[in-house]
Amino acid sequence: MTTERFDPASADMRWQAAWDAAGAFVADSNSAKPKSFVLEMFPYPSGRIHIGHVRNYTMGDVLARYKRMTGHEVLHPMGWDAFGMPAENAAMEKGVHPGGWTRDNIEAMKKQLKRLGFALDWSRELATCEPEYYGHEQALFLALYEAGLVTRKESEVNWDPVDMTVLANEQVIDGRGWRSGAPVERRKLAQWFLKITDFADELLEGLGTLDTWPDKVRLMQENWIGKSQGLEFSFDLSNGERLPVYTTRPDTIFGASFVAIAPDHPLAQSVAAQNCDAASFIALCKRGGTTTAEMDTAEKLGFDTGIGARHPFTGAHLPVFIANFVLMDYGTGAIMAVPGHDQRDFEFAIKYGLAIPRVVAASAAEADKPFAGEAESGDGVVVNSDFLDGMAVEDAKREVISRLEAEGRGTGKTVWRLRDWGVSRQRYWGTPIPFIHCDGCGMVPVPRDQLPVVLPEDVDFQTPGNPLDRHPTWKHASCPSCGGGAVRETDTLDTFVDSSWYFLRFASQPADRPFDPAEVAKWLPVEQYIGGIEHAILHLLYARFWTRALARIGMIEVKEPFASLFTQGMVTHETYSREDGGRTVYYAPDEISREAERALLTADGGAVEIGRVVKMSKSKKNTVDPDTIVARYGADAVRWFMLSDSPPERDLPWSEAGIEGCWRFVQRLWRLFGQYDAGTTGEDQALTRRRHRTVAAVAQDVEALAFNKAVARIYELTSAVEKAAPGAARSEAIRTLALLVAPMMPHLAEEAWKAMGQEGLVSQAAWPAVDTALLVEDEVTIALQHMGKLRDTITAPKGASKDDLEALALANEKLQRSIAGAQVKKVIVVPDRLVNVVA
RNA sequence: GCGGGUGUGGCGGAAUGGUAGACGCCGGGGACUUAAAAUCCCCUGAUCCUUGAUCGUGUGGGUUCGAGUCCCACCGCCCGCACCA
Repeated sequence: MTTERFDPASADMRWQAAWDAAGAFVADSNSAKPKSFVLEMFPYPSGRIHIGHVRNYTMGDVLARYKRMTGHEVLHPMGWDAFGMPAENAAMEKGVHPGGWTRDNIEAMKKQLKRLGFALDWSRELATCEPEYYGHEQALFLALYEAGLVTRKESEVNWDPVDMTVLANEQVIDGRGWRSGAPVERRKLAQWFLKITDFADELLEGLGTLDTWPDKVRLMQENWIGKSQGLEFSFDLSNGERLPVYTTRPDTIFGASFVAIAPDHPLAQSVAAQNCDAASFIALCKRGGTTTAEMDTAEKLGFDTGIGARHPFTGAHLPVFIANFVLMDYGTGAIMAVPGHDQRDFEFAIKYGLAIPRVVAASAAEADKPFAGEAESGDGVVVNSDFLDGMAVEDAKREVISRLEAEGRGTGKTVWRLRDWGVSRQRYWGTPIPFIHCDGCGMVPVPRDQLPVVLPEDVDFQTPGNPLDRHPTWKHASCPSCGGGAVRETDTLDTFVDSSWYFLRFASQPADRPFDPAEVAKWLPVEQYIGGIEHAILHLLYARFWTRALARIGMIEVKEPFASLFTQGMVTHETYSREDGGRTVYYAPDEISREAERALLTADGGAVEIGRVVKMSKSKKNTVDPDTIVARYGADAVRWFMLSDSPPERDLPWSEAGIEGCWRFVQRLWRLFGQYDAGTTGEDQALTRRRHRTVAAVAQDVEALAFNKAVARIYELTSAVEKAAPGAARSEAIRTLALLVAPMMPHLAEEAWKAMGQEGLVSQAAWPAVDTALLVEDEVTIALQHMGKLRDTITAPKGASKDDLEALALANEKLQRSIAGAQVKKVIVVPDRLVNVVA
């Protein structure tokens, strides 16, 4: 057998070709095996795979390969989330067409993925930017429209008044447009919405069935949906009108010291019509972007309308303010403000010198306790509140609601934080929304037989704004209803729509419809979905909604697309920088020679500062290029590194030393594989036990996606095998190691498998069987403690009785010395674990 | 600001309320070699009065025979906040 080094440069390509030739990873819909759909979030084709992708896809790949080895028919596909802004930016900056740029990127990235040896079914590849995909999306959109799940309404966008264009939140930097630098304004536009709010209850309920999703994701979605029970009631206003408000804290109604309305509330608008100060205040509120983070951190500002609101119980006169922190989208767009028990109201009251009454306290005795510089939103007992005094918060809520309901002045009401999903984008590179505006007939859907509405190729990116809107011919169409002249909708769909059903298209790709329901029924739900935590809310909620919407209109049966979810951490790297004239200049890892304590710039030999370990980004230059690394170490060492050390849900710090270590382990395993000898005999019971234990542990770890632990087990077995005497048990352990690492280091495993003279591809071999009888230990280590402190350890037969363990412990010399004549009060014995003497 | 995470040796991390630091990296010492690379072996939390003991899991409290793990308060960092994907 060869003693040469494992050479990934030749082996990787050879085995990738062998898998292709065997069609090893093509999913067979007609298979009788149990199915397993393993999916990683598909990438945006930015041009290069980054190391975060490598980590994501390596995890999915290990699981997919493992599932295949354990007898599953695996669907493990790959596609491209190919619409989006970067393609338009490239078009503006480099004068290339978004389509050409995107397709080139896809080709380059596909090559990179192949180079890593992922067990993907490339026959099902899709790209969302092709009419073969987005045409079906248009059909689905129309189906939702027919079901009444699509609406149009006004909503605010970030408007750049200089470039005369809509900006994405990301394009608003410190309240200014990223190109023009002009202060951004909020502007209302008629837009398309999907009625996700119709599914709020269902989406919330459904979380309960997703018990293998991370709790944190379910909690985030629950809070995002934000179901709250509250009270809607109306204030009588001094101008004779009534103002409905919504509150989730009716128990604090006696603490209301003012009323606040959103700047775009109808009442605010009517005040502004007669008062130019009010109008200019509202205009001031329109400044800045649309994000809630921005709204929440902005200074609280208000305008006193001069109108008074009559408190429903006390009759007190409360001033009505227009306030920038009140949202028109939530509740009624008007609130009763209780500064003592809401932080936003508190800040506002301080600024405008309004009363801050206390109506909730820890106890009745603290009814007049002053506030410590902030609102108290916690639980307690109601005080200073007439008939509510002494009640618990929850009881007081019910009491206020029932009183106002009895008087016919208000109603208990459930309100959701979740808003309808605005899917309109005023951009070119997206799925055209299949509608036509006709002056006579209104908004008319494009007939199915005219789909897809294809994006025009001849577009101009030299002017800001939507190229579809100023295209000379594309938007002119005849009305499908009356045949008269009409214009196409020039908004395109949010790219989150594209990613809300791609997993259905992976199940089957008929040309004449979005998917084959029978194939969807066969493959869905996805057994394991893997992606970044940054998608915890939006993408995952939208995909859940879209799936449920299609189920409601009878197109599919499945309601939850992802049976199990895993959110992996980022890949990070330390940064290298120098201060240069007050500016920080960053250097890339390959410009640096790294020593134990310091880092030097290769170009001039001078020292650079080693900065914090942060997410890899172009701006900090702390990226590593997968191609370079794979070329140097081979795919397997890189894959192994991606799985080692860090728990997959946490960040993984990239390091040269780490990848070097993985490279050494690849070679170490290769040497060990070379020692396989099918002909030897001789037993080694301890090694055999260890082998079975490792197989069981690795299987358990891989199924739990605890790859770092699986890796540690493999290291342990490797060391044990190296130390073991030659014999049949050792050879069998070596053969087993090849199977254990096959999902992780498939090229090395194939090469070894062949060298050992085994049949077929290791990728298609069966996972080694475990003899559970060999998993049980007959001896265990018992910790001996005195007052919880370790004094000695002893070995005892597994399952020894409590009395036996206690006797063994009390006879132990070290423990006796520690107790040293003190009175033994109690002895705690945990069988197979420890004995703790309390003395 | 709001919501959700996270914090353990020089580093990444392991540990059903029960022996803290498995496994890997770095570092130190040794073997092999003309030499280097590669490889192999040993050591490697801190402190001290070093056959042993004390301290030690972001900080401060608490519950428990026993806390990295449970509870309360705080601090740092990370993710999301609806037009980045």
